[in-house]
Amino acid sequence: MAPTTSLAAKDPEERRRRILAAAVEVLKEKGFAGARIADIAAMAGTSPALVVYHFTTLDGALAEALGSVEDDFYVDWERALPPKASAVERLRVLGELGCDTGPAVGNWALWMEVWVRALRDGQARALRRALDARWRALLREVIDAGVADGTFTCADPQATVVRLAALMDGLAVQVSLRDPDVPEDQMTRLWLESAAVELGIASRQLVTSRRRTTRRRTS
Amino acid sequence: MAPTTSLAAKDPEERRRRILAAAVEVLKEKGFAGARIADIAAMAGTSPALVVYHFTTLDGALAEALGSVEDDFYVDWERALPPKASAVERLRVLGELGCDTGPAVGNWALWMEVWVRALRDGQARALRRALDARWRALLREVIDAGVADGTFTCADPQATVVRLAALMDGLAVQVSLRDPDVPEDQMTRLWLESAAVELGIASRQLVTSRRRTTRRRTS
DNA sequence: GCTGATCCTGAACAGTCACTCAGGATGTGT
DNA sequence: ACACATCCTGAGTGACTGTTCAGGATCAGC
Repeated sequence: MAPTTSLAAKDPEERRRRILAAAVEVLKEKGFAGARIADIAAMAGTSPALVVYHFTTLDGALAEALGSVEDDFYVDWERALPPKASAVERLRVLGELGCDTGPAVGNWALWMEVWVRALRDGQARALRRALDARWRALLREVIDAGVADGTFTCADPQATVVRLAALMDGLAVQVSLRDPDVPEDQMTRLWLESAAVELGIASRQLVTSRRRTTRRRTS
Repeated sequence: MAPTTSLAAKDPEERRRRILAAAVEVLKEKGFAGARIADIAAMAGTSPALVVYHFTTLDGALAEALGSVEDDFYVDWERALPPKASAVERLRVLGELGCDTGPAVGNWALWMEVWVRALRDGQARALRRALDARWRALLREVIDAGVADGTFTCADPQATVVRLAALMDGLAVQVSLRDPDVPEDQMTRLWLESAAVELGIASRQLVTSRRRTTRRRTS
């Protein structure tokens, strides 16, 4: 259907997607409290009225923007995790994925916004819950696999998962706020060391000095 | 001077303090984004104009409210930490203090608000930095003391402090958001277990089953 | 009891901003 | 060409809310 639309900018669908992307951008820059319809329209290069036309309401636009971010996260995880690698390798990938301090630092800021919004808004709470549960499930899977094949030793996997997930959140806060005591290039190391201790392996196995500057999460 | 002012509600100073307390309350209930001058005035039982009269501006009132919360924190810490107790004992007090899930859960929510605000506001960032630095210094002090007298074993105290502080932040987020995977009555245990591992002691020494429901932080 | 400063208030003012609306442009099917 | 639906916009509009202001109450000093 209508494959001849070569002028991408004029395709309504494309336009809508641009507005959505603009909403994500504005959310990262100004946060929930500071996001304005006018900002989104300006960022997308259209009129404020069009934003409302497509999303009915500002909250609607922001909510759908968050949804798209959620989808991106899942895609990233799926793509980054090698399904047949060793438990140690997959654990390291998880660490680097979560601690991604490349262009994705803005993602953590967005994450913090969601936390605060979730204090009062049910939808945000559900979103956070879903993404967090998914992340913890991923971590749990890797840990269980490692325990099963004998590489990990873990008395209480549930507690370990909760702690490692919480630790990552906490570290991300410090890094996002550019705390001088928590340099961002140390975040991955700090987390992996904790993971090593929790799982009874030598941290040397996890923390490689080879700093390959992986750039994931394009958004 | 003027000790005859028995009608406390009519004393201007007292009135000002009430408004400040109301501002803190509103901040906890509605957050930065939702706090209105009218809310503060209503909570304090006065007119919106009086709020402006005393604090010039809404942001000013909220800022001073945060400052008062900061002061309260310091007072609480000072009061709760027995200066001559053993390192283990003091560490446990720190854990219970930070993980306080009594009436202070609202404090953590406020804390999260500050984080998000600190993403864009310099003053909030400075406040967070100060309080966090102070907290970490406290933790560091206890750890150093324990290492000095041989009860703790810690290769990298700096990293341990950062990790334990971050872990507490992360756990607090889950608890504040009432994550079903992180029941609030487990938070203290989870943190103390990590502390025990980090410092090379048996977690039995830290995690006592005697759940004395300590109620600190009156605010 | 007069005076001046401080404390307090109701009523307006002014700015911001989400959302509406009437109508123009664009494209599609016939 | 024509009709019709979809897409899009500029110009409002109405609600909310921070802040101002003119003046009233209260009180201390004299």
